[in-house]
Amino acid sequence: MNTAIRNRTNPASGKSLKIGELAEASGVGIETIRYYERRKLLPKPLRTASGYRMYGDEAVQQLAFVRRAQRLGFSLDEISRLLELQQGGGKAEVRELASHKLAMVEEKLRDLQNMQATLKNLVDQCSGRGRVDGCPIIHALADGETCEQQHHEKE
Amino acid sequence: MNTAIRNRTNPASGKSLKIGELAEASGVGIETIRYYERRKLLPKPLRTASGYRMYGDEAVQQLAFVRRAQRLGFSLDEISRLLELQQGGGKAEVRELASHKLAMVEEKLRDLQNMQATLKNLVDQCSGRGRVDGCPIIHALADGETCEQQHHEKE
DNA sequence: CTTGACTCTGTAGTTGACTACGGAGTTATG
DNA sequence: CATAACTCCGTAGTCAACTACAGAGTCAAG
Repeated sequence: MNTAIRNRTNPASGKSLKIGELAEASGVGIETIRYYERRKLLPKPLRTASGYRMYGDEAVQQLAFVRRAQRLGFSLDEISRLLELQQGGGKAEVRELASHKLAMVEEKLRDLQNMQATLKNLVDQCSGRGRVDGCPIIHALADGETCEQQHHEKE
Repeated sequence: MNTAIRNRTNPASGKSLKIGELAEASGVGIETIRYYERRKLLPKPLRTASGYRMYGDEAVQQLAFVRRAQRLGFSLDEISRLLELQQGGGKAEVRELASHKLAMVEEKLRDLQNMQATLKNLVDQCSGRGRVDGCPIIHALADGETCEQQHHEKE
């Protein structure tokens, strides 16, 4: 009920949300929000007289930023970095981070394409009827013929 | 050495390996081998009089099985199951496991393709020169325009 | 005024697949 | 025979990103 809101960081914000409302609005859990605060993914919010966190619109925005970055494959540490860069970095660093991530994603992609091809092959070869004897899937795993894949080192 | 090798499970095995040798030969760590034993991914090996594990060729084979299955994306639990099925299951169960895994892999693949497309896009759009202001990557994360992706639920 | 729902803090547990450690016994080498 | 290298066991720690819990205070509705 609007207890003592002197909004230092966001003087002209429309509504202010309690943690549960922010959680609801953003589709993340309450515990997750507090966790993000500890991890510096969200700024420390203002508090009511009784200590309840009060969030403004910028928190909703930042939380959305975090979730979007996450969907692109960034780790929470990388997201902290992106948030730092957002307020005073260079395009170079941002681009570097993103293109490194792109490279990682593409590597995983190749791995998965490999797996997919092999699995598809094996599944196609297996009738799915009868005892396991002569099962091409088990056979491939046991003797490693139909099962060879390229692998690469990481990082 | 060669202390008391009555090889009950593998009477006609060629050489017998100590854990470090098996590790060396298979390219996995010693601790990992003991861990796999606990997880039932390897059978309990025979022991020398002094309690050292002694492995035969079948252990090398089974360890290779595990690693191959892992490379196809199977979890250790699923691999236990595959090993069970290997000695007395039906092709149906094996095929089911594999095709379910295939489906999972394909789902992840779609996710990654999505990420890749978006990231590639953003990286391409960013000059990488100058201050962060107007950086299309940061902008996309903050405002979520160039950043929309399909997502699907899991399992 | 009393529920019940919400929030606070701090700490601990979860998952999966390892990896490390301590302290003791064993074996190979110079 | 001393020493280094190996092995044993059991337990605990690691990583990431949460998720849960206990015990206490706060707030809105009836």
